[in-house]
Amino acid sequence: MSIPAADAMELRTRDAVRTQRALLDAAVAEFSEHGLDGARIDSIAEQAGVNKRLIYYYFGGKDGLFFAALKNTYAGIRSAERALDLINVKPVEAIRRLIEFTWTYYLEHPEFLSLLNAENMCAARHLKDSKEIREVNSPLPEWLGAVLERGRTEGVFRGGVDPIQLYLSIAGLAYFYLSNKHTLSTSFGRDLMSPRAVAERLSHMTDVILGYLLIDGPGGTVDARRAGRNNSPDG
Amino acid sequence: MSIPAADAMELRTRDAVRTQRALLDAAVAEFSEHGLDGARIDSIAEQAGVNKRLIYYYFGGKDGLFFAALKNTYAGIRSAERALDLINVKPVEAIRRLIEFTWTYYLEHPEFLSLLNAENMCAARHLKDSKEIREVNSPLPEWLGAVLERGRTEGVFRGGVDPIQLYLSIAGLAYFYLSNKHTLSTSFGRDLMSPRAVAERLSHMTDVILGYLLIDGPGGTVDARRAGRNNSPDG
Amino acid sequence: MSIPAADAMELRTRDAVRTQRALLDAAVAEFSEHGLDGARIDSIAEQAGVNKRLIYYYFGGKDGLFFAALKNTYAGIRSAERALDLINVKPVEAIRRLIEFTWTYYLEHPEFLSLLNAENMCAARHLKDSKEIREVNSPLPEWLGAVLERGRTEGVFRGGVDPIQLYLSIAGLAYFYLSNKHTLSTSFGRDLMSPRAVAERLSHMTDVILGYLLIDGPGGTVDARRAGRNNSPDG
Amino acid sequence: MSIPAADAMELRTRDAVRTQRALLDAAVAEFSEHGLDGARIDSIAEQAGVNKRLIYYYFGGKDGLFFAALKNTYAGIRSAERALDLINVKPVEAIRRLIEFTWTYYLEHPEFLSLLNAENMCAARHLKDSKEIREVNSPLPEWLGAVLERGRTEGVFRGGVDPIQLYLSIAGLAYFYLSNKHTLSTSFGRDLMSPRAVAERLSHMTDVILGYLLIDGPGGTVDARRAGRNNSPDG
DNA sequence: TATGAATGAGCTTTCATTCAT
DNA sequence: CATGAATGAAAGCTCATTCAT
Repeated sequence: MSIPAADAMELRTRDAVRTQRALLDAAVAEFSEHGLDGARIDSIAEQAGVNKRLIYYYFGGKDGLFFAALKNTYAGIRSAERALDLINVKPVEAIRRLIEFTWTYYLEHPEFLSLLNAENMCAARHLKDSKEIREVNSPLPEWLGAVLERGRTEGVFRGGVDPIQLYLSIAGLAYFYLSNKHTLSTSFGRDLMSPRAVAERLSHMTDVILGYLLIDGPGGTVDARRAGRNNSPDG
Repeated sequence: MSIPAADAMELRTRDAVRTQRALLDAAVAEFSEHGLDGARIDSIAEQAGVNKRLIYYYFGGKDGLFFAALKNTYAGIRSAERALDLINVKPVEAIRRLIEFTWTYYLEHPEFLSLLNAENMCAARHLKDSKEIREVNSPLPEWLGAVLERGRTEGVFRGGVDPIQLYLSIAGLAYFYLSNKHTLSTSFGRDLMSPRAVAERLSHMTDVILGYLLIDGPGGTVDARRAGRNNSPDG
Repeated sequence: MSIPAADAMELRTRDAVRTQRALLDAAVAEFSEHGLDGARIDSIAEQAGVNKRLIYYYFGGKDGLFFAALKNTYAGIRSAERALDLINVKPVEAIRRLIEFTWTYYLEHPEFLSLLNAENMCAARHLKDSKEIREVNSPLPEWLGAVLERGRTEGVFRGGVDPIQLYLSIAGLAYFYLSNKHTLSTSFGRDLMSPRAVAERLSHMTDVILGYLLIDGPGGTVDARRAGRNNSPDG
Repeated sequence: MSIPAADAMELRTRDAVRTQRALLDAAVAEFSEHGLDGARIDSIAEQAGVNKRLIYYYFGGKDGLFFAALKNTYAGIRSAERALDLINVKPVEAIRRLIEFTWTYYLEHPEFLSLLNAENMCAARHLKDSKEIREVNSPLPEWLGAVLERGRTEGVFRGGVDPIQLYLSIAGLAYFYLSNKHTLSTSFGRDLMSPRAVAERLSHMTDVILGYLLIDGPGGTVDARRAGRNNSPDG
């Protein structure tokens, strides 16, 4: 009553924003853990600490909420990608950075993999309906193209490499390992997520991609490759 | 009356087997299309053309049916893997075969990817509970180890390559592309599943892996690599 | 709009309470008529005139509803018991009152017997899990102990009577007759629930218990007992 | 083939009898443990080690099987009752025997109490439909009448006692305690089925009934009663 | 006499969603 | 902006029973 209208509005607005934020966070967690069908509206509301009705008020329903969560997650990785600097470093370093970034981001954002997964499971119908998300594409393929081109010009990288294919390959080397960590760990009878295993995977991924790209191999000479040297942290 | 006992028995048996087979097939389709939570018991029964109750009679319930479907799918790929001959060919040819097999199998058995996915989404709880499945492991890592060793001995492959890591990498190069075909196709605005795109992917995968493994590059000389030659079908 | 907030709140509250009350009443009726397994969730909801879903909303499920019905029924008899006044009357009168109360309560609350029965059929698992119910014990054994002690002091009751045993006996004299009224009526070929039969039973029960307790018998002298006099209403 | 027809028939007959016996035993156990509604046809068949279909073949269905189990159980107690000798002993001894028999039989045949219970829960509909069972009534009320009459003639028992009422009372003293053992044990916080508690109950029951019947009390004199003597095993 | 396969009705429970305030 | 109450549809599952041999 004694609060000026503007402040009241602001407070209300802030609450509204906070409510949506809480719902979004809870949604990302729930959808990434259980998938689109497995997620429960009640769990999300409870986890967010808000009334279930607000999901309909703010997001229109389960699908709308999933869509918002997906958009949010895409925005997250796009933003992180844009913070990468692949242009002002040497091509080899740029590739190393890209691989490490991909690995680390996937590792620290399992919800990204899960939501991607969930979205593919429903044939990307949300993505298809949204010009909004599609337009905010990853800058990486383009940047990677420039890096490859420079590397080739400098005589360190092989030519004829499609940047999109390479981008998908780097992602794939990380994605398969992480997305299937449970079945793979069970099958191989060892923990693929131990710090050591995680570091080894990054090392292997780097070896594969650079081994493919570099003309003279990581050691600079073909002889070094012949000897079986590699650059994994623990040899 | 006029039917001999043996036939009668066989008929009865065949019916039960056929019923279970029909349920299993329908289950693989439904689970792979909708995931564990999204799959509907009624749809499976209807698709199989049998009474819903029989799912409980033969498989104990939804989870048991999923488990059976998973087991069945694993058995399928294991059987296909064992039919591969990686030992009686030259190392480079063996690697090519392995990559092509992986790509083709994944391509022709999308249900394998989907069920793997579904199983990981529930933290591999079925797999963890079943010594049965775990024991029928892929023979590929071991075979791959032998191939790598021979390639190294013959001086064509680099040393220091962990066969399991390489196995996961080959799988990853194929898996990511196929598992996320919907979002990727939408994002890139082109059909990743067109025959041409599919062939290009296999070519790229082969380039990456062989480029990494071969000491002298696919063309036999470092010079060839410098020139940007690759062996993709459409250059 | 014109309804004050307090009333609105009250109304809402009253509706929820009314709904739960209706469900509880229907549950008591259904469970007491058909037992735990025989009771139907649909019947209860229909009888209560509310949506079936609300049983899960308010009570968590069939078991939770049964538990609530049981608790409610226990609360009912405990409350009635506490309204008894056994202390401010003479011992003989106290015993008479207790017997009559037991008989009348059981007679008028067949659902109590039935639910007790149902609970015993599942080994009292609800009771065992609920400290809540167990703590609201009957005051009768204790009161009965005091009555017996006073009666003994006054020289009218025999000594050495365990109040709990006696309490169980009084209950048993009533319970068996009522709980098995259908089979007994059928076996004996007469209606055990006719007003006359009901009155005779109460009379007999009183005779037995007082005959056991009283030192000098109901008529005050042993001679009177010898003569076969008793105090049943219809002689 | 080589077995003579008669023997074959006998064998078959014996198997048929054995099958029915097994089903009946399993039915008694299942119905007494879970009630009519709670009992499962599959459990009974499995427990009996015979095919489920045979229940329909031999008993017509669940209800018919319950009916047979009930009949069987009734026959059991009737047979035991008829083995009692209440006539050739003194009245007091006859009453003691009757009480102890009732207590012991109920104790050792909980299935009798349970089936009685189950039958009452469905308003004795099986019993009502079966002249067969009704006609095999308990001989006890009649015998008890004779005992009471003799006791009265001999001057030890009071007169005016309805044998049926007394029969129901003796049963009730035992039944309530045993039928509600779970809730009562839980409520009182002690095991009502311990050997000591069981013995005490029988003692108390005997005290109550004889205390009621005997003119001069169990000790033979009113003075003894005044002193609080009773015949419980532990004073 | 005996059995494995099959069934339809109906059960408890869950779900995303809407109502009323 | 927020909420507790309420709902209908449909899910997974269970049951007594019947079929076919």
